[in-house]
Amino acid sequence: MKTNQIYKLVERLGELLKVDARQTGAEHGLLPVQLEVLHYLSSCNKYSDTPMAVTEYLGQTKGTVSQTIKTLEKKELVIKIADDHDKRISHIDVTPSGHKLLSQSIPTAMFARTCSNLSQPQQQEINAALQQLLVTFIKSNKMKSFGICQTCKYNHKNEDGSFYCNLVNAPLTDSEILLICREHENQSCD
Amino acid sequence: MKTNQIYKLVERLGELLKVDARQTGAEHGLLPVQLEVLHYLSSCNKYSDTPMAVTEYLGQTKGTVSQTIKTLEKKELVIKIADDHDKRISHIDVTPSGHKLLSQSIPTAMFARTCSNLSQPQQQEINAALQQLLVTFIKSNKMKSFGICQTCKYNHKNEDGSFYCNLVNAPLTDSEILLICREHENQSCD
DNA sequence: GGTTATTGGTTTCGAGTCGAAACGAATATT
DNA sequence: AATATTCGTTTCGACTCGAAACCAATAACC
Repeated sequence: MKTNQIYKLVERLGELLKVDARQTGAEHGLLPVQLEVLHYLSSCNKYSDTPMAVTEYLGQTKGTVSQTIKTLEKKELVIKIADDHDKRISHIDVTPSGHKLLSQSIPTAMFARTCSNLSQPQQQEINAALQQLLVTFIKSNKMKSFGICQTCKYNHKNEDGSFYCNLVNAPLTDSEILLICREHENQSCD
Repeated sequence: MKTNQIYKLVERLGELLKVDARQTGAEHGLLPVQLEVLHYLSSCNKYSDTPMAVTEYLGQTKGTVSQTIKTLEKKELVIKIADDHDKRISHIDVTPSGHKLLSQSIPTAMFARTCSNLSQPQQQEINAALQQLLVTFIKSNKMKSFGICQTCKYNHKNEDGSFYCNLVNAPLTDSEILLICREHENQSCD
């Protein structure tokens, strides 16, 4: 059993990534968590851009998330928009300056350097291994997967090549199926 | 290039591990960072159990680390011992109750569950991939590796099977070569 | 040998995270 | 129409974190 070895590796990798994120975020006056939230918001769909969704994603309390978003709003990296149908809900859009900041920050400099020193097959292997670990982690602990629609069991491919979500009963565009959804469930869920 | 994909995977894995660590630590009244420091201290050698070493390991400032250690000390999970030769330096030993807490906490419940759902070859693959990513990350960014003596270029195996460190000029026991050292440098460093 | 760095560590300060809990408003349920 | 639930904010206290000032011990230098 390699449990302990793998644990240590993931732990250490997480620590180094945090150091990296701290450094990267500091250049724009952001803390690691704020950068993560911004990153999430930039890559999720319209059902998943609410404070509650962020709360589930980060595993924090809604009070904490509320404050994080407030500071992102103050920096004008993000803007809150009230929902049309449910007045309790607000959607959080990333502003152009938010997108600009992200494009300069992610992937981080250290991480980009790392990948540039890995061959294509090596990247392939690492990608597959991480994917497997992540999916197993989520399944084993019955957590929400927060994957993209493309890999979701509710997503259906029509004969004409277009996509349709059987959960919200609405069509999905080619770009939408690459966004993160809070209702995502893996296809191969047995 | 899988840079972005791999980045997202590591980022997400790190987040989930933090959620896990928060939950695990909370059972003993510890925060994630405090648990990490305790874990590090329990697996490093006598040259690496000082506040400064922890500072380098976590990439935080010495002031922050000083406080974290102070709270661990207050909980009697750790004890500070003055160095014999240099009165500025203090060594931090994990107490029996600290070791007990760790054995109950690491690897975390979620992580153990995850690994139990992975076959032996799968674990092997994941272990190798993570190892490669970590080593490349450290090399690419010229960071301290914090590896164990067994894999260090200063470690030398004598003919009788015993070990010797060429940096501090002292023999190493079989159990010592499995501890983390702040002066560690990978053998294959070209 | 005595002055001047340098190093290990602590303390203080201010900004911000974080969970817990109380709260308000909108929507669901009954 | 009354009650419960949900989304979100606010407030509080404990804690992280970096920056900077500070102290004591050691090292470097002349």
